[in-house]
Amino acid sequence: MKRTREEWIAAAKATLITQGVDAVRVDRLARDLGVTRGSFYGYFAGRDKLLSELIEVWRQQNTTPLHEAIEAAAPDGAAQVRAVMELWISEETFSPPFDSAVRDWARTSPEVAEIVQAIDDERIDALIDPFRNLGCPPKEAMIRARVMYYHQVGYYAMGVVEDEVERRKLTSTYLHVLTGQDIF
Amino acid sequence: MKRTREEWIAAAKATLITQGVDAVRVDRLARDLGVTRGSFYGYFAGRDKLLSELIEVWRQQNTTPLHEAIEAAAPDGAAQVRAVMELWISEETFSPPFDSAVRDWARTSPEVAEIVQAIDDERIDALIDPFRNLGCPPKEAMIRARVMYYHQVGYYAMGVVEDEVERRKLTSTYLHVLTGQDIF
DNA sequence: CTAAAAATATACATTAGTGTATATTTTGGT
DNA sequence: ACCAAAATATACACTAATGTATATTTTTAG
Repeated sequence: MKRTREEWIAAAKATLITQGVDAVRVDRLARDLGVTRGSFYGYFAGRDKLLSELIEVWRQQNTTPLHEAIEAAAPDGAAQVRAVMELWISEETFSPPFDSAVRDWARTSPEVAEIVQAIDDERIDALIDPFRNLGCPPKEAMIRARVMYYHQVGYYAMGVVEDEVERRKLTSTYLHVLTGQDIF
Repeated sequence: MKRTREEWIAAAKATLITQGVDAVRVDRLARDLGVTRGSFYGYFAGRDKLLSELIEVWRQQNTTPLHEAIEAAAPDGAAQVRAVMELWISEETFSPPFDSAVRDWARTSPEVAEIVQAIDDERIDALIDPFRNLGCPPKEAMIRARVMYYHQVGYYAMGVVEDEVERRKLTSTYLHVLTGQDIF
């Protein structure tokens, strides 16, 4: 009784984030955990099962925080937008690197792509509310939600190297551009 | 004298786009081209050489169009922004799927990452000019350039399925949001 | 139409990974 | 301290790749 399922999944998650799905291999994980492959098959039926658990973990960890942040600050649109930016910049409850690793994976796996797309749709939908609360007409609110979300996805897809301090310096200008308002 | 270097590279490019770098394998490409692997080594020293040529092809094909579009429409900021959107939506000279496939690849290859980052920096830099021409103060112009670029990257990273007609319907609202002006 | 050269095929040795079946350790409860 | 069960290790068979060396087939130039 040395390793746990959770340790295997954690190792898989770490590898997924730093090296992509194709590097998530049973033998390498075993080496990382200091055991032999044999042990793995006591926990999982095979590599595929591990991967489907991993996607499930992502779904659970990266789905709720955004919705919670938006709901908590309602109905103050400005506060909602600020809360979302804070969530993305701080990287505490929500993990953007995990998000973009899963997104990469989706490019070559239809099943994963379907899951990710559903989550993306939900998130964009949730992002419309803050802009409505700021007084944007429906179409504009939708576009602003998209611009804000795609922008964030792009930022991580690009692997920009910028520290939190640097990012915070720019927030007020970002908020101005993203909301089209001068209230910050 | 049946295949050419170009055919191997084209096959590699196609596979890269649809299935990612890890699917770009000598034996599969050979199968796709209807020859055996043996032939490959007459053209390339090995898989690695093929991959470095592929990244070079990307650099050449996907770098110039953006700069040209921006320069051609100068110094009319509005026309420049419109030209860039047109370039991205039409997908004629510039290939966003190729771009995002290379970006995925960059996530797991430091050499590729370095190249992509340099190109990204150049592109964002070039995008500042249109916003300056529209009268934005320097900091705002920079942020708008980033928002516009990250937004586009995110759009493709997400693999959004939307036809050209659909996208065009939204352009005027996009332009309004991205530029912060009502001139369209 | 033939001979050199260019392209392609074949055969071989090697590596990294998969999964299964069977030992051999560890470990926790009595 | 001992024994069952849980965890881990080992050994095996298999697959998909890589690259090299050597045939064999096609082209093409004279």
